[in-house]
Amino acid sequence: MATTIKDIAKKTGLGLATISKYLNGGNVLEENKIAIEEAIKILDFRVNEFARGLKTSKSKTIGVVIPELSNIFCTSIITVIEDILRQNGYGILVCDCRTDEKLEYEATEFLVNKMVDGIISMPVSKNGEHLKLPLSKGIPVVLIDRKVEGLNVDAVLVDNVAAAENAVEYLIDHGHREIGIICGPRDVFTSHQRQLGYSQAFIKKGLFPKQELIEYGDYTVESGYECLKKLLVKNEMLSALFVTNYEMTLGAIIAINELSIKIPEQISLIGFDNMHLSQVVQPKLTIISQPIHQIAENVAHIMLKRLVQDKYDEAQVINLSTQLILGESVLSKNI
Amino acid sequence: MATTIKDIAKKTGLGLATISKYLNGGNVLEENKIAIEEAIKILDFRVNEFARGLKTSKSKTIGVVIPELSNIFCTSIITVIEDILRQNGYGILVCDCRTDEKLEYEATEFLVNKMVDGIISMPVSKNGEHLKLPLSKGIPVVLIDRKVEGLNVDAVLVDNVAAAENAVEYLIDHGHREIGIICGPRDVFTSHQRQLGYSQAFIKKGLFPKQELIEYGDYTVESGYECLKKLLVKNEMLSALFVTNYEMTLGAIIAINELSIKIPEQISLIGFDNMHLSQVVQPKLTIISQPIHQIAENVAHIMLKRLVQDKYDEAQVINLSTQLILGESVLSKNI
DNA sequence: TCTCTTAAGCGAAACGTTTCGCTCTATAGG
DNA sequence: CCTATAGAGCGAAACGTTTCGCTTAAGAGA
Repeated sequence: MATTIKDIAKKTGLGLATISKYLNGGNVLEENKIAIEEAIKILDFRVNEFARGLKTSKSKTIGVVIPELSNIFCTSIITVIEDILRQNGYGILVCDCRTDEKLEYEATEFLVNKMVDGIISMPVSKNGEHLKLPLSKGIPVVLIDRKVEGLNVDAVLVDNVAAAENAVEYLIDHGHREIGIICGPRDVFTSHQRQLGYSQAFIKKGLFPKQELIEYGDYTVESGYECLKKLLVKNEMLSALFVTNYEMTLGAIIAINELSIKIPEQISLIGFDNMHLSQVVQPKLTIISQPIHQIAENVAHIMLKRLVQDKYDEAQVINLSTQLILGESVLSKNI
Repeated sequence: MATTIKDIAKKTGLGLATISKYLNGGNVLEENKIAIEEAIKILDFRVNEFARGLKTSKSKTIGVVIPELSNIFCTSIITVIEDILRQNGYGILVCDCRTDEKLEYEATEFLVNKMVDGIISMPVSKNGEHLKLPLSKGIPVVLIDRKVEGLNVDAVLVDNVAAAENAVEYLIDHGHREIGIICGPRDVFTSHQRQLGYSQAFIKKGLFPKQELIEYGDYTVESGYECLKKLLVKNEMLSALFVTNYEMTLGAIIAINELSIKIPEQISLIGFDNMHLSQVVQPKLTIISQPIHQIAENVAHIMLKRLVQDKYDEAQVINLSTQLILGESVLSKNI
């Protein structure tokens, strides 16, 4: 059987309460402190987190629910979050829900049953149904990237409207008019925002966004591929394209290469996320880059704050802005 | 306070032991079963995992230690592992150690302290020092991708020697002689294996691998970039290149594009991992593809097996083979 | 009818912490 | 010298399960 606090008490001749006090940072005489530390080292004592959790109802574990672990945007953020939380003694329990609302619900329930102290969610469901359980139990929730209407919850967002608007405005300024967009799913918050920015850019310039220039994918490589082909069938004059996430950008490029269409001579392209890809493809891509590090830091710190807070004040919503990084994938078009 | 087993007992008029028996799949009269289920639903009862863990010493959680969460090979595997384990009631506690031995050790200790039931590790350290703690506590360990000498532990590996040998042989068969290789770190198992395969291919063909054709990176994009440049300085006649992981392949391509070198006219290239990239770049890449799904499935199933096994028989080592996927990045060279 | 077997249910003890409320000692203030 | 105060230490109870060993009831076999 493993060493317990009782063994340490016996070894040092001190009481249980004193050992416990030491473990939790209380005041203990210097000589006793030394004795305890020695006993702990010799007996290789480790706190039994089950017993501690049973008393304190804290697991020092945060649940993370994301749409896809194989999505580079998700994992980039998780890396940083994990780093910060671990430095603060927290572990992260990761669940990917394959962009499925039912699985998302199940994953969240799974995490609540696993007694996580908090939940970080990049929500798939529109109404955030899955968050009601943790919220009803007083488990703090922090949202990444997508806001859920009607739920008073902390969130760290990116100004997707402005991001898309900038990209499309840039294309319009370069003389493009027939600008296609490959959006994410219709009912996803970020996707909707990016489409809104697209439309606003047109309107701002006194133009009208045409319905046949808009295609909806599901944030996968395959859908980017399919959407590009559909766009080309419907729009012979397509001169530029804006793709609204990394994976679909990949898909679109695969299709473009396959059709032997030249970027930017035949089609101008603005992609999304991930700086590496933008440099690998020839020519270098012009992309919208999201502040991944900042997003993650904000999420982690808000969570840490909530974990030590007893009363819940107003939810905190942080809005970060994106950057348009210029490559060589957009050509000026003579009008 | 949350509902406990006692509340269920009170509500149904049954004893504690009976409720517990029901919860753990024991035999209970049909009518009592129904009563219990109803009470559970009405009172929204959830097992307190702390209390259960305290009694059973099982957390139903598996720790995963990987070098980098932002490494696509790692996350692709984790996605599948997580899926399988969750279906079996297990959660995964993920730690990335930034390819740092010290952090790897700390992460493992952290996981042991968090009472994980098993540890899945893609080891960074050569001697597997970090695994001694879990092993000494009887916590099962399954290794991914890298074997640790002198440790009797389950492992799921890929035949990296054959993988590299195939790739290089293919290049030699296409008339190449000045074939550069960008390896991983010298002291990493897989890296060493891949270099071995490289050398063996030369020897098999009656040729000799020249030292100046070998460069060592550290599996990052940046190192791939640097290594390529170094190789070119040292080898004016370089006609082909084999890069031994995904990130370094990316780096090498960035450098090649930057130098306006044409693939495959000026240099032939065989990359590693990730099928998407291979189709995105122009021309399509010829790559070594690892059986990611199979690796993950094997790891998960071995772990599940160990979790229910009381006595430890001989460690199981599974060797999977890779595939050479042909693209258009290798040109036949007239000799 | 009696005995044996099996199924089902039961209470109490135990798991290893934290924490409440208490005691003891030493020191300072008057 | 006495008392008040603070610092340090202490034991016991409690957290919510699982499990051991027991009892009871029901049914089968003779």
